Amino acid sequence: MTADPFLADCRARLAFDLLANTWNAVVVWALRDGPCRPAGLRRRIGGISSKVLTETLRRLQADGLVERRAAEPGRSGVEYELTDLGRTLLEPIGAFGVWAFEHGDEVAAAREAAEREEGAR
Amino acid sequence: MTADPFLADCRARLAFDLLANTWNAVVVWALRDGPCRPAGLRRRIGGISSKVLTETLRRLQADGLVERRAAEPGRSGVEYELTDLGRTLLEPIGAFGVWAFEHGDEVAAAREAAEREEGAR
DNA sequence: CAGAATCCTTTACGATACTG
DNA sequence: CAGTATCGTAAAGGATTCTG
Repeated sequence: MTADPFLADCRARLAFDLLANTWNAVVVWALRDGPCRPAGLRRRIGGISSKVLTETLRRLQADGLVERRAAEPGRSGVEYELTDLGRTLLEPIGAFGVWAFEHGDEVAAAREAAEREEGAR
Repeated sequence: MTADPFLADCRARLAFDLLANTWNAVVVWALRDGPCRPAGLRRRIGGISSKVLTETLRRLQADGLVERRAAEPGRSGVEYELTDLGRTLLEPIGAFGVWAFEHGDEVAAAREAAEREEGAR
């Protein structure tokens, strides 16, 4: 048995790394309906601080997934929007959403059972 | 604009949190072909220490995605295998794999461009 | 070979306060 | 309102060593 060719491909690891933090996927998903301002994003997402939102958006910008620009003419502030590349991520992320609805409860149940067992030890 | 109903669903966040670390998705993927022993997993994955692999497997076990048992009769050691629940994750994870092949280069290019710009600053 | 025990470094995340 | 600056904590990851 040798190294997995798929996992050896650095692009695959890159994709996994994109999701390997708490907020990237969440923020991309929160932008799926179109441009949004930071305050709006924070309301949508819930539980994310201004600082962490900014950091996440910078990361996504650097990866070419999100664009920052001045808000629509006549409105103050800025807007963030998914790039074309960023929008291609919506499909796989959505697949996880579907998975969550179908199997999230099972994971939660397993986790609680494991914790009970842990507590009984 | 109010909180996103999808993101407010704790199951959705749970799904994202499952992937919110470096190794969970990688290890699940490495187990897609069937039972495997830790040493085999380490070879397949590459770059993961024994300690981190064990931690990851424990996490996945607690979430009901992976099962641990003695290796096949006649062989020493232990084996890990995806549970039925764990196997349901292969589809969405695979979707990311496809995405990586199609768009990984674009992300890498964007990242490099951003770093060059960063360096020029 | 499986994996637990240590030790260490880094960073992600969170809370808060502050600036233009 | 957007974003930065600080500070603090917790956790993840890595390297190494040791044991059954």
